Amino acid sequence: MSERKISVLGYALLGLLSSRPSSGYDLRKTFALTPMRTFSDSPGAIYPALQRLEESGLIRGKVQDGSGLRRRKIYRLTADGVVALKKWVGKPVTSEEVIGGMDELLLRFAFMDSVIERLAVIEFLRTLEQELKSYVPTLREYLQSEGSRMQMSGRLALENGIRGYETQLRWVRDALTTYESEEHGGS
Amino acid sequence: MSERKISVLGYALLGLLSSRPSSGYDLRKTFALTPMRTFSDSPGAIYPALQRLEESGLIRGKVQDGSGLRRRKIYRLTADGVVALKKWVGKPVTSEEVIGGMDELLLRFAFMDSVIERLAVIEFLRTLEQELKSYVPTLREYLQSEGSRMQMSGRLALENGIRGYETQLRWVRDALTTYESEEHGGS
DNA sequence: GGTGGCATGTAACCGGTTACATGATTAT
DNA sequence: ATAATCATGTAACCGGTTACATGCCACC
Repeated sequence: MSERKISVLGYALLGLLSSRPSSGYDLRKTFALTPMRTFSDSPGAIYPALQRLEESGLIRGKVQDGSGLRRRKIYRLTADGVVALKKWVGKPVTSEEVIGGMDELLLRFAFMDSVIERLAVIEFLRTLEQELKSYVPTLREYLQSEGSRMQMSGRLALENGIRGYETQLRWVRDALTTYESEEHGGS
Repeated sequence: MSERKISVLGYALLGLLSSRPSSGYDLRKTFALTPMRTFSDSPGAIYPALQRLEESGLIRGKVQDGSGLRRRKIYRLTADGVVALKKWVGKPVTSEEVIGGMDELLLRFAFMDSVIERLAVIEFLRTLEQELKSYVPTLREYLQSEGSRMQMSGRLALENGIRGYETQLRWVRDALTTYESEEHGGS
C-alpha cells in the first residue's frame, strides 16, 4: 500500500490537508489566492492528484451531506498520510535539490512546524546552509572563468542567479537564529 | 509551417544554437556542466526536442561526415528559427510570468544580447522592474495580514520568497544601469 | 579483440495543461 | 426561469523522466 510515487503537487496537497481538512475546491482556492499559486490551480491537476492520494490510502474523503449545502468532498490525512508527509518533509537535503531549484525545499520547510520537531527543523536548516555555502562559490568561480566569453546579458543572468542564492544563504542564517533563539515553547 | 508550440527546453536549445551550432551531445554537456543544469540534460528530452524543432523548420541538422570522426549531427538555426527566437525573447513581460517564477524570463534575458537590440533589452528590464515593484508589496501585505495565522516555518518560507523578489528588483536596477550607461558600442 | 566512452536514438510511463461536461445552488 | 457561481469530474494531448538499445571509434 502507498508504494506509488507522489508528485510535488501531491505533497503540497498533503501538507495543506495536514493543517486543515479541505475539499478540492478549497485547495484550488488556496493555490489561486495565496503566494502558493506557483503550483497548479487547475482542476485537471488537483482532482486526479487527490484521487491518487486516496487510492494510496494517504488521505480519505467524505462527502459532506449537510442540509442545504452543495456536495463537497472533504479530505483528511490518514495515519499513513501523516507518515508519508513526515518522511518527505524530513528527507535529508541534497546538493542536487539545491542546484535544481529551491522550490521543493522551501515547500517542505513551509510545512515543517506542524510535522516534525524543532531539532529536525534546525538540522534541515544547518545542512541547507552548508549546501548553499559550498554552491555559491562554485557559481562565482564559473562566472569568473567563463564570464569573459559570455555576452553581457548572459553574464548578468548568471549574476542574478548567484545573488538569489546569496540571498537564500542569508535567509537560512536568519531562520536558524530565529529557531535557535526560540528556547521556550515546544511540546 | 512552425505553428507547433515550443517548450521552454525548446527555446533554450534555440538560444544556445543561435550563438553556436552544436550537436545534441554538445547541448547536453552544456546543460550538464554549466549553471543551466536547471534544465533537462537527459537524452530522452533533448533529442526529441531537437527533432520537433527540425520538423517545424526552425533548425536544420547536418551529419558531419569529416574523416576520422564519430557520427555527429550538427544543428544550426534557420531563418525561421531566428524569427521564432526573436519573437519569444522579445515578448512583453507579463505579471503572470513574474508570479509564476522568473526562470523563463531570465532565460529569455540571457539570450537577448545577440538577438534583439539594446533598446529592446532596456524596455524589457524597465517593464520587469515595474512588475516586480508592484508585486513585492502585494506579498508583503499578504504576510502582514495572514502572518499571524501561519505557522513560523510557513511565515519564514514566505519571507524567503519575498526577499528573493526584492533581490531581483535590485538586480534589475543594476542591470538597467549597466545597459543605460553603455552609450558607446552597438552596431 | 574487447572494454569504455562518444553519440544518437527509442519506448513506456506519468502527470500537468487545456478544455469540456455535468449538476446543484443561489441570486435576480 | 435563467444566469452566475459553486463543485467535481473527465478526456485528449503533450513533453519530460527513466531506462534501455545501438553502433562507432579509440586505446591497449
